[in-house]
Amino acid sequence: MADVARLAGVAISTVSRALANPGRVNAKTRAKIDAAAKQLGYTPNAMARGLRIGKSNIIMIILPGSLHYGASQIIPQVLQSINRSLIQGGHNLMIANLDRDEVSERHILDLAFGGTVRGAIILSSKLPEVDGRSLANAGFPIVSMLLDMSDAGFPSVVTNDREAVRDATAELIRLGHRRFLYIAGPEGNYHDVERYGGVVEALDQAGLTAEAVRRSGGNLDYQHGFEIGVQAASDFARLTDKPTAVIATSDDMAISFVSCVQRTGLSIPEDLSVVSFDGSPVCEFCSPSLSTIEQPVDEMGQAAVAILLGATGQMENGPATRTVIRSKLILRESMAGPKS
Amino acid sequence: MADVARLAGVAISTVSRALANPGRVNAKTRAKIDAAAKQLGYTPNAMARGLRIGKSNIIMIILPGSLHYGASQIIPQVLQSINRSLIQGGHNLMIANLDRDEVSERHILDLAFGGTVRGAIILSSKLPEVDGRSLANAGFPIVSMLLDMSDAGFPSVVTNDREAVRDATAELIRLGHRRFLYIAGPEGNYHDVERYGGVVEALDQAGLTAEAVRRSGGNLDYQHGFEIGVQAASDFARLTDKPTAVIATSDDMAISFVSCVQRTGLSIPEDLSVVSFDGSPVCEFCSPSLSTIEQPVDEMGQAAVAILLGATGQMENGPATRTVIRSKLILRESMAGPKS
DNA sequence: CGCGCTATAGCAAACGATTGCCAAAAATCG
DNA sequence: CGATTTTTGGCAATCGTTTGCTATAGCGCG
Repeated sequence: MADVARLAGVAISTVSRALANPGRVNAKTRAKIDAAAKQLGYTPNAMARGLRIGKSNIIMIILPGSLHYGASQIIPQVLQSINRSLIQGGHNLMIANLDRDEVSERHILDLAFGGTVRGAIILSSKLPEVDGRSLANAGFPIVSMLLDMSDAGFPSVVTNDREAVRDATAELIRLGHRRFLYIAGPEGNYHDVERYGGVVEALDQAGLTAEAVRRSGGNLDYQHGFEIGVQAASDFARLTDKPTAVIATSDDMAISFVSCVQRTGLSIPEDLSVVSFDGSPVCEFCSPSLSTIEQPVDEMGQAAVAILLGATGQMENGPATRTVIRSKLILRESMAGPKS
Repeated sequence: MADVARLAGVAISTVSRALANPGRVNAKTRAKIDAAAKQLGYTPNAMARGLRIGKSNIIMIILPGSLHYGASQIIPQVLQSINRSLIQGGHNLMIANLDRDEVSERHILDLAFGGTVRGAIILSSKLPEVDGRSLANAGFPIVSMLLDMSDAGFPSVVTNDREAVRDATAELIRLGHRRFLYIAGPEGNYHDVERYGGVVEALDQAGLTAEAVRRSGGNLDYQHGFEIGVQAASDFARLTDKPTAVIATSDDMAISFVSCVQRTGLSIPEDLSVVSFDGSPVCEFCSPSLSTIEQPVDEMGQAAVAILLGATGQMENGPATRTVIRSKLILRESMAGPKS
């Protein structure tokens, strides 16, 4: 920076002001300084600035568990959308995995308390807490995405899981279905609770009871969607009084489920209608093409970033906001009326 | 840190030594210091340390173009594997997108020259270069993954694209196929060149000429795999003297291609065999299940990280290494002998 | 010409660690 | 117990910025 100042014939403090706070310096000198910086190939040191200012421009996204094999289809879209929004404001995205071990928790806490990151977007309901250090109550800006954690005090950006599934189920009922199979995510998980709730609500409204729906799954994480679908298919094979429609909580589940039941000779949608959640692009190219509930991932990412950057610091007062962005049911071949 | 020193009853310099260089301090005092740090919930400031040391512990991955909708299936696995490897050594992963605009190039250069990141893993053949600042010749540690850029001086971790496709094609020939359709990635792209080269080599070895293979695609990026497959299907419909086997350069292409041709009444593998590249988990659950060439993403990620961290600084001398990790052909239903 | 304003210079103190130095203290050993 | 080695203490410089302060320079304006 001293070199730039010398070359531009101005003082160091002026260079600093020109770069950090362009408003407070005359346009002409600013031009001189920019030219000098460019000529010297100067880039301000981010760590020195961060140290002085007391904040970084890095946001981390905390992903639950490992994204391993068969990761939930929407994660890449989530990353993409968040990253794009962040970059517009000159911020950067760092990835953090929250596994169920102390090492990863400690790692995340270090990132937060060590000042490396300025805030976090969380996709996990559990927050790291080790040795008395806790992310939750550190005044550290956090926004929850996909999961509604507004009750826990975190601004949340979610989609209308319950409603969307309710509508999809209602559509199945309208088509004439009366017996359902629900393929569940992990027991107690927010999405699972909401989505199953949606199913039951739709049944209610149609004068049916929860008896009309059987459950499969519940023991595995969303990351194992394909396995869950396979299990569900074998559960299905054992059912008497077979359901005529299936509601899966992720596209992966639906895809492997469909694949398995087709092998047993059933055809979709003639014997069985299927609808699932996520809106993965691949659903369009399955046979039959799969109806799915498309999550507005882009908008959610944008909203989460906007809230996080806007809210830096001013949390704590008043209840946390909850931003809901509606999902959209995409109707495809996998849904039709029951045979008889 | 001063507080920790006071509480532990030692000097600040001792605390620093205990935390940064545990070897040079007695086990007993170290325990005292750790206890004090824990009690106070102390986390060393990463930016201050980074500033003083002159390096950060952040590695960035530079992704080509946007990962947008229908992203190449393996990117999440790549991120996951790299992140896992990094974390073991106390490093962190930052995501950088290299779009074809100056803004994103400048952004990446700022990250590198501003000292925010310590090195980069690139998945893109083009490197940012703006205003005379260039990533390529900055002594900045870079490792290329998926693309072989060892000729350009970057250590590269790749799979044996050419060989793997050659073997897959040879297998198709062995099954009796003599006319092929090749669904291409973007013209001139490393993967496309290699993979197509593999096809031609296999033909050669079987005494066939390149006449035996038609090409489709070539105008779109891998991100648009589904579209490419759709196009390829319509190209296929127009072909006379139809190929009996299809080699696609990504799973996405194969999936949408299969979906489209099935709708025209063809059945796979009876009328047409299909094999593709990537090894996406979803291939197992397509109907028919798709043969695919599985990339060893995990091993490649680990290797890339190891090289990057090991090689910090010591580039430049000698030719860049090229690490090849073999892909594996997974045989599934989509490959069979031709009908007649 | 003097007044008020804005823009810049120059100085110095931070930000929170690391590290070299030397001396003092403690531990180890024969 | 004396000699030697290992550990600490205390000090101060340093990393590259930002920012508050005062003083000066320049400019427009009545």
